[in-house]
Amino acid sequence: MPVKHIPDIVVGRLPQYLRSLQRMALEGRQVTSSQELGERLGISAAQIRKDLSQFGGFGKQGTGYDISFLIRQLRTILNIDHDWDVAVVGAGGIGSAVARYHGFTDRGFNVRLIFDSDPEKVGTQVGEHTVQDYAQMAEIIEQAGVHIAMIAVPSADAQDVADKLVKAGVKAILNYAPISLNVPPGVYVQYIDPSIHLQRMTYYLSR
Amino acid sequence: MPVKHIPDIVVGRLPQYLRSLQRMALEGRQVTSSQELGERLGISAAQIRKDLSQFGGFGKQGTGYDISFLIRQLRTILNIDHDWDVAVVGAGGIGSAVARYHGFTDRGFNVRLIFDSDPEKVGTQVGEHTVQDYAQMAEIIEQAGVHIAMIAVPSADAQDVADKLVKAGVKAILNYAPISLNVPPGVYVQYIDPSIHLQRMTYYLSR
DNA sequence: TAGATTGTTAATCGATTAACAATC
DNA sequence: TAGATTGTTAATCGATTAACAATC
Repeated sequence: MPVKHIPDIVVGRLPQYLRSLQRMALEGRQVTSSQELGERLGISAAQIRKDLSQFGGFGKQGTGYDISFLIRQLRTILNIDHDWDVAVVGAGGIGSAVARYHGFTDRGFNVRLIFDSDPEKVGTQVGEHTVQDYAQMAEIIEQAGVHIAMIAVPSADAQDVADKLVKAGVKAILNYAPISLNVPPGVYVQYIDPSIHLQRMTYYLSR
Repeated sequence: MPVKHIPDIVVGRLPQYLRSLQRMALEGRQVTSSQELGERLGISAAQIRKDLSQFGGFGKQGTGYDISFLIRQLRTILNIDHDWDVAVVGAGGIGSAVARYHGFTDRGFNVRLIFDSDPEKVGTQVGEHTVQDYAQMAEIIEQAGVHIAMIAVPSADAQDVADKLVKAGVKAILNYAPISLNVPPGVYVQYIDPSIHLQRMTYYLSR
């Protein structure tokens, strides 16, 4: 497989392809085409073919793509052919909801740990998990070999949490706090901030 | 103000500028520069100047940008100089967390309504809100003149909810269900799917 | 075979960056 | 004034699309 430099914007589309394909598989479908996939996602067929062909020829001329084969290929490319353990930091509303959420399981992730610094919360149950003390976080995460974490703490604490996570060996952070994080090279951060998405839409709305 | 066609990618950066500026204001800062803003966000100074200048000359040569002035301008551009009422559909983990979240208030949004179809949940309290019956949703939303909604229901129900919302006059949907929605032109959808963000990072991780 | 759809190239389109005159 | 930083232009860079030969 010719591993060139894949543009980040292409990498960002692969999970979308995967999600649609998994949905099709769930619907009992066997085969799809770049055109059909494109219609579902609002992406041009040419773009989907070009993106996929960067990683190899996964389709058949005249036929299209075998859905379960393509799912397997994408899972391998995205490094989710085996599940990742995930830690959640913050057992407030968002952190608890995310820790209880069952939608990660078939997408390559398993929440294993949840931490909070509030003594009232430490020891309580969130879904299947027991909230552990933030003071022990670094040690526990390092010991468990967890490399992915979600931050769901107040903005004021988010950078400190990120620093601790990085020291503990975390390489990927999904940040629910509405603030930009500084991390060293080799550590990846993604952001979820609903207000940003809403503001992106209100631009187009009139009153 | 010369209103050209602004590329969507530019519109998508404006909320990020606004968020950083609001944070700077909170820190007591008065003035900033395209360079400083760029460093905080990982965006080039030239790009920030170019983006902002699409809407007018907001800065002063030699000085930079007045933070609170630029905040006001951006809020006007993004249509959040007045708050928007928001409805939440689904009072499960995510829906409840979002409805209780206080972080929307100073970003231009107020959650006013929350709905669920589960009779066990209807009538219960979620933060300051009473869960209302999904069966009355369309009527209540239309009556209240709410134009923005968040969908936090199982994937299987999300499209039906979206259809009902559109009929009730909703123009902007933030969808937490991991599925693509079909909506008519003039209705905007944004997606929040943590798995997609995580997969985007695992591509770069090795085991 | 005939029809369909891929993989890939070349052309187009759009976004980012570099550079600098204007000016506070 | 001298130093700093904007707004804007032109050049570069990269991404998307159109088109079609290859082929299932």
